[in-house]
Amino acid sequence: MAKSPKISASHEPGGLIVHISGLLPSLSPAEQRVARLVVSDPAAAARRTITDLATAAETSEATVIRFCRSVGMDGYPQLRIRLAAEAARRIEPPDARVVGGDIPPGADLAQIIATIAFNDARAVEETAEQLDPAVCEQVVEAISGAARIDIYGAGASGFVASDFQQKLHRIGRIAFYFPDVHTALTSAALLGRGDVAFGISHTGTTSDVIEVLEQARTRGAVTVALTNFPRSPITEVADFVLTTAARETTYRSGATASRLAQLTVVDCLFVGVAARNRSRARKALEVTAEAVQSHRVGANRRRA
Amino acid sequence: MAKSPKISASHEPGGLIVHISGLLPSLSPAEQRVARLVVSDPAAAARRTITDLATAAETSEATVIRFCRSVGMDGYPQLRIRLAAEAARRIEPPDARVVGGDIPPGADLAQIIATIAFNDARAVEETAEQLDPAVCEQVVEAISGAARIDIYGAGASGFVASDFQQKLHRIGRIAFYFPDVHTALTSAALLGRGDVAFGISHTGTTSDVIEVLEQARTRGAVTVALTNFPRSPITEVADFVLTTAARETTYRSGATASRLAQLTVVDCLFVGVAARNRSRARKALEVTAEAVQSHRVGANRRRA
DNA sequence: CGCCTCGTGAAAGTAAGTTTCATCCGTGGC
DNA sequence: GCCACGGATGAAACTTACTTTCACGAGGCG
Repeated sequence: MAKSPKISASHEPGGLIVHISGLLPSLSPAEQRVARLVVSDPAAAARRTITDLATAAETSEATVIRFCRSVGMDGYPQLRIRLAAEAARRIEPPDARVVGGDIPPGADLAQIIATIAFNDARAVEETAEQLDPAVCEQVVEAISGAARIDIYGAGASGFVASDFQQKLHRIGRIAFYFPDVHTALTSAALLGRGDVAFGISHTGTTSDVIEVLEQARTRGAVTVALTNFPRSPITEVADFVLTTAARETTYRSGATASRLAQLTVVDCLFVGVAARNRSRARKALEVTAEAVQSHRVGANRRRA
Repeated sequence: MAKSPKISASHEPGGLIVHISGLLPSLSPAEQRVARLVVSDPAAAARRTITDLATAAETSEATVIRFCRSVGMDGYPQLRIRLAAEAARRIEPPDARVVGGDIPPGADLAQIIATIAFNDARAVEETAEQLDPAVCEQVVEAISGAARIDIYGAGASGFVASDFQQKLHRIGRIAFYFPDVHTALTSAALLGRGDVAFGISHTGTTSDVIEVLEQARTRGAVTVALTNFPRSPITEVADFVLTTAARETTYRSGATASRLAQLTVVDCLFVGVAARNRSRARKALEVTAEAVQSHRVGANRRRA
């Protein structure tokens, strides 16, 4: 058991634990006891103090330090940290977030949460991936230059429309949202060249929204559609089509995923528009933020 | 403002960093400096000694310790270890989408989209990770058993409130949302034991919502708060606290990320409630879906 | 204006980590 | 058989890191 100049690996890429168990035989008996403890439960070891670990290995602190040096660490604290990191990393895989699909009938809430979040996040990511920046750019330009922006959406998409309207309004763009079809139609009839009509419909089949867009288009306004289905009817009345990528899961959470995707798109457009005129947008935002300040209670503070 | 056996989160399984940035505003200035250092580079912080970190944050060791306690750790060593673990876990995506932070002034639309989507998706994921299923379960139970559910939210959170109301309504639960404070107060005054009051406020400081929840609570209703900040004032008037985990990016997209996070939580609750009574919920959903059918135009080829 | 509370860092105190050193034990030479 | 010798080990001294205590000062409230 001749021990060579102990400092073997100055760098142990494959993983600290592997590294340690690799040079386990080259360690002195007392150090081996320490090593075995460490290898068998890195996370637990990371939580222990040096005295603790020494006691558990039936040895002294000095030996633990020697062990640290033997495996290439500066000292115990460093080992601890590396162990913690290592442990965290290796818990990851067994986690197995298969969640992709549907929610099983017997699911408990934790599963439900995981599934929904996974789907929601995916919808957002995938939407971003398939969004065409060129089209966005044109839409941003149209909105930036518009004298007026009408935003349409029914039901769930109505929330998004309303959100968009509010966002644009806050940076000083003249935007409207109409919860009611008749009002919307009336408004669309008043649009003209240079205005923008923005219709949101997840399915792309909401007749109300389509009608209104159509009306707007005949009046010369630039029409934009935001839908999940690139070949749905609404795309036929739109100059620009933006799509979300919420895969149809079940009737249940699908709705929310698509909503999130829509909001993300809307946010991108919003930021794009705001970025076109930073100072003005910032100013407007500050002013509006101040406006609600008096409705906030101060002390966001409380300690145990 | 009596505070009672609140059930919120001393529970940060999902992400320590997220947890810390959540209670950032509830920290004292000096502690905030420490928090920011930690959040901005957990791995680096884990390597530092307490004195080091204190110096870097331009404060004393004592403050660092106080910070540790504030975020629920026993002391500095524990924080270090947790941080190391956390950092290790989040290096995971070697994908290197640096995007995490802010949007640079010169960014083109593609960058903007990537950044926003990334932040949005993260907000959703992290929210789900730190959500306490036990608390959700209790909230779901309260909602399921409630004679009536009042949902409050102002401004941006109002959309979420409204969305939630609509969702619950669609599965046959009696839920209300009030865009107007006075109406909300009136309604809250009519609540009683067995009812649920659900308040949404990103900052947790919206006085309107707080007031209404308080009113509801004195009437004996179960109060639930949904906020990004676990120690904000709204949590003091809530029996159950649910938190989102949108880290405050800039004023711009932060708003949407938090919206998405809220929607995700709401969706989880909704599915939880629906799951309690599958058949009835499904039936209700089908009926309501049919109801809007006539407003859809045919030919939409769903995806393959 | 005085009282109180709260945030703060200096300093004292304690615990953790590190080094030193004496001891032990086995080995091999004389 | 005795005596170096060297490596392994733990006790204790030592250093550094961490934690607690306390007093000061700023800001809020009566």
